Amino acid sequence: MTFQAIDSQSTAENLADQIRDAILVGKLHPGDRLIELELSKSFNTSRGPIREAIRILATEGLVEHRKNRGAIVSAPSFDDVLEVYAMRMALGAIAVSHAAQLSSKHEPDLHPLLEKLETIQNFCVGTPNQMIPHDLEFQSMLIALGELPRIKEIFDHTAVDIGVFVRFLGIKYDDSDHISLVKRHKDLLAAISDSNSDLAVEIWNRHIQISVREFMKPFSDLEIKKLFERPLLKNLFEMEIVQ
Amino acid sequence: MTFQAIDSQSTAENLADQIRDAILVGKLHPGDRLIELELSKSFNTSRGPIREAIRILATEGLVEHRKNRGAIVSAPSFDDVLEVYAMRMALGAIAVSHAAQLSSKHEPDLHPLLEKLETIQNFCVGTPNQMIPHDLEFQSMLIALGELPRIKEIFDHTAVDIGVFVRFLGIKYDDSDHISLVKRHKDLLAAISDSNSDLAVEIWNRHIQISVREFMKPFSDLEIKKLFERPLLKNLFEMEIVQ
DNA sequence: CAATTGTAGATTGTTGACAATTTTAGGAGA
DNA sequence: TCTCCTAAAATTGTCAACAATCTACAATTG
Repeated sequence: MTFQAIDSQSTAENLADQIRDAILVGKLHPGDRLIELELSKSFNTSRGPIREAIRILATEGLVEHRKNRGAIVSAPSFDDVLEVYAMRMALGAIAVSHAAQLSSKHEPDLHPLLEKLETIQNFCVGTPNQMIPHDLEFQSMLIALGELPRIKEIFDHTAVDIGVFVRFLGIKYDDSDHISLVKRHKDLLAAISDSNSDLAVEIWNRHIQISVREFMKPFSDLEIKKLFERPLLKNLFEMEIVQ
Repeated sequence: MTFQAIDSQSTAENLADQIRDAILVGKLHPGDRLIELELSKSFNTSRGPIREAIRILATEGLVEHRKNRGAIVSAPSFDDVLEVYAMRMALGAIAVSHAAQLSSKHEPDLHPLLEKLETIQNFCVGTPNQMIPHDLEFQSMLIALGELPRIKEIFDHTAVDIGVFVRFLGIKYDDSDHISLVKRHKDLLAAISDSNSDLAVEIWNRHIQISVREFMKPFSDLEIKKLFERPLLKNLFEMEIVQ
């Protein structure tokens, strides 16, 4: 029997988690200042650990820190969305392909992923927006299969960004999104365990494209047309989506 | 004329720079412990800023930090080299392509890059290993043209890794490497200012492949054959190199 | 003698006080 | 009224003392 070491995180990391959640949940808004003394009081700790937590969030890009001026919650733009998704597409493709070529090694590791998918499938009917954190966690587990720790870490950072974007831009999913998402993920896992890395990458890229489209929902047709003039967006959709 | 604000860095960042240099220069070896009190004495400061500096280095992957146990200089493996280069290829391709599609905007920005190339060309004759930091800085400036700040930041982190690899694996360049490198970089800049993003990406990828080959020099033919069984390496060289 | 438990020293984690810097607000002069 | 200056308030940066934890090694047990 193995036990999970309690307290494996440092206090600063715990604090960072809580502040991050506050941002993700909307208790803290872009532009808000993070004042060390204030935070240290509300978390009942001293300024030291709070400082560290803020640095962590700063490296994640969640807050902006300027010397002697403190940190403010940063406001992501649509360009940030595009950059983050471009990174996720590129890095995810490497990881997914690597996972496929490694697959013989870890058939068993696929089980928790399938379980996660079940959760998404069953738990989120009717409330498809609740699937976002689950989906992000699924993707994180997926990338972990690639056994590339640096890529995994950066990938997880971008997941936080996406959480912010979803809240900030007010994205709404519906149940059809939800069903197709589960299907795509199942296909992807199948491709990986078949060691079919090309197929895996293809599905992955398509998945990113579809995700980006979600973020374009709030815009009008005219605006979308304008968005497609941006090189990054063009590149993201360069490869044809074969349905 | 714009001036660089003196003191624009925080003390922690300055300390991080100095410790990083100590690692890059070989004063600190992989496995060495970074003891806060010791460092605070030798840098004549208190432990607070030193702690922050260590965290910075930890996010860069230069040191490994374990709770309550302090930080040790990490020892990169060849797998790390491959992962880092895979990231640099993928992220660099995005940035370079983006730069090309933006190029009309910043013709003038190319000047400092060309100057840097001159430096490499003239200054490094006979001592090609001195070109490494210049080359890494050139590449950093190149990626900056892409105007994708997150990618730029990650890219710069990987540059530090490469510095460590070079020292740790004892890579040696010769003058022919040096000449061909300058040529490739010039071609790349030309492609960017021609807005030829496909060509730019192609040259970029080839450049990464050649760089990876440098890291394989110390190995025997048999070892190299074995290395090529690794999926990451195979993928890096998947695209044909057309000379 | 091997395995476990206890203990001292070293090191990291936390805290509150003080210093340095930035921001704010108010007032003097044009 | 507007701009510029100054002083106070707010806030971040730094420090040294203290607390908690880990490491290494000695003591104890079976």
